[in-house]
Amino acid sequence: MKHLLQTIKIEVNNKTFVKDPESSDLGKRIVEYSILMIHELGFDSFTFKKLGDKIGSNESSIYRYFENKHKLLLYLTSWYWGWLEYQFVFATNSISDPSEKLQKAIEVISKPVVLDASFSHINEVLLNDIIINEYSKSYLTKEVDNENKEGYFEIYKRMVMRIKEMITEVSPEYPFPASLASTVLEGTLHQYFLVQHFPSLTDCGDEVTPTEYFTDLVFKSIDK
Amino acid sequence: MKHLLQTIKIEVNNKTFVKDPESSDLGKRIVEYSILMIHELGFDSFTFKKLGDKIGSNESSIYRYFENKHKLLLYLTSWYWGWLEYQFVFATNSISDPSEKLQKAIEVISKPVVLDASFSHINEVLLNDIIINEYSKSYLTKEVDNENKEGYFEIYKRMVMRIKEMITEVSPEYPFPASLASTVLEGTLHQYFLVQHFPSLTDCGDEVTPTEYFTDLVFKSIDK
DNA sequence: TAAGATATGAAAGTAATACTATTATTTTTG
DNA sequence: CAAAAATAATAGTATTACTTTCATATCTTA
Repeated sequence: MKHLLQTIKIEVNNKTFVKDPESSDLGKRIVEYSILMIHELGFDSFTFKKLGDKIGSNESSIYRYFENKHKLLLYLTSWYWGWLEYQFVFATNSISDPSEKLQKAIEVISKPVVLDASFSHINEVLLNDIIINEYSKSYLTKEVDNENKEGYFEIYKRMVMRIKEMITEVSPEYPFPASLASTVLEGTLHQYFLVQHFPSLTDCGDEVTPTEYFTDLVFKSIDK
Repeated sequence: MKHLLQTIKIEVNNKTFVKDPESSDLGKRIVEYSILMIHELGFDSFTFKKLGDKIGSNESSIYRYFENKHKLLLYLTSWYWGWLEYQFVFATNSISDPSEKLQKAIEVISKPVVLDASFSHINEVLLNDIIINEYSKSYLTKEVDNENKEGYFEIYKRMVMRIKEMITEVSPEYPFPASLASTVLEGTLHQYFLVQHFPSLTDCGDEVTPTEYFTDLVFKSIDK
């Protein structure tokens, strides 16, 4: 996707980092290689020590950017949702017909991610794969309520609310717009996960796309 | 729920344990208190050391039953799905009308769990809460494909297949029965999670139940 | 009922993790 | 060029996730 503006910065809650990784070369390398390494090793086996070795930097230097790997995950996931939200708003903003708008929204959310050259240190395709495989771990914790209060999940929540509003726009009487919106966002990740690891549990794959499935699901649910 | 048979044993893949915890008193205490402790501390902070201290037993003795805490989680989740499958089959088996049968199935899956006196060492209500908050962690791992091959997720997959078949029974032309079935099973857990931690992202709560939402979702999707 | 087998407990040890602290060195900037 | 800031090197701590060894208790059955 090409951006109209030369420089866009995805705004991430600054409590996720100690020092903004976008502010230095080392910071960007930390982000860049953490994506590669989490993708390769999985979040559980990923450590700051290993990352330090990989980028030829010291463990303690990484701690100057992120308190711990959980916060780094919150940073990466927030960045991802912020990036997706940008595409979402950009793609739907100018559409006036509510149904068409909602259709477009579902498309943006559920279509496969492609590389965005605007952010050279971030591989969005790998990051998307991390979201599919690790996102739940960012909120399935005992600290979720506190972290929610501190705003770590704002962008994700805003995305759900945007979809919810679009649903209500199309069908004001539909009684479950929030649940349906959250089902689409979370369900998309889950369907992609199933394609990768449990293909018998999904119809999505070579012939059917998540976009088709969720478009059908949403419009059948809200059309009377 | 009352069982017709005096003694039912939920069959769990025996690779999840080194020694069947149902076979001894210590084994049952391990299962009983692991549920209490995982519920209390969360899976991430739960350790065999802490469990050993709690039940006045030695860490090394717990290792004689479960290789590690991941395997214990696989045991508990398999047990849960086996237990739910039992209720599922029991409740739907005698219904001949496909729509009514599917309706009942959605109900069993999505209604709140109540204590089952048949298994005195297992608190199903707390276990259900563990499933809501921790189940994803059992498969969001780098080992998922191997563990899938070894059958650790059989019961869960069978549940999805059963729902899928019921959907197809009602509506043979519906093109996404597997995706819809997996959405209901996974989505139910997610909606309950949202009720607990992100109430603004769901319509479920005091007035609306997950059962109502998913019943509406499924039947609108498959009715032409 | 004694002898052997099995289950459990106690204690110690290991490698890795997730940090923190201190000090040294390099880089940036005014 | 000096001071400040950033980064690196090193060492240290508490905890985790085990493994090993050996002791003791209990159960089994000949």
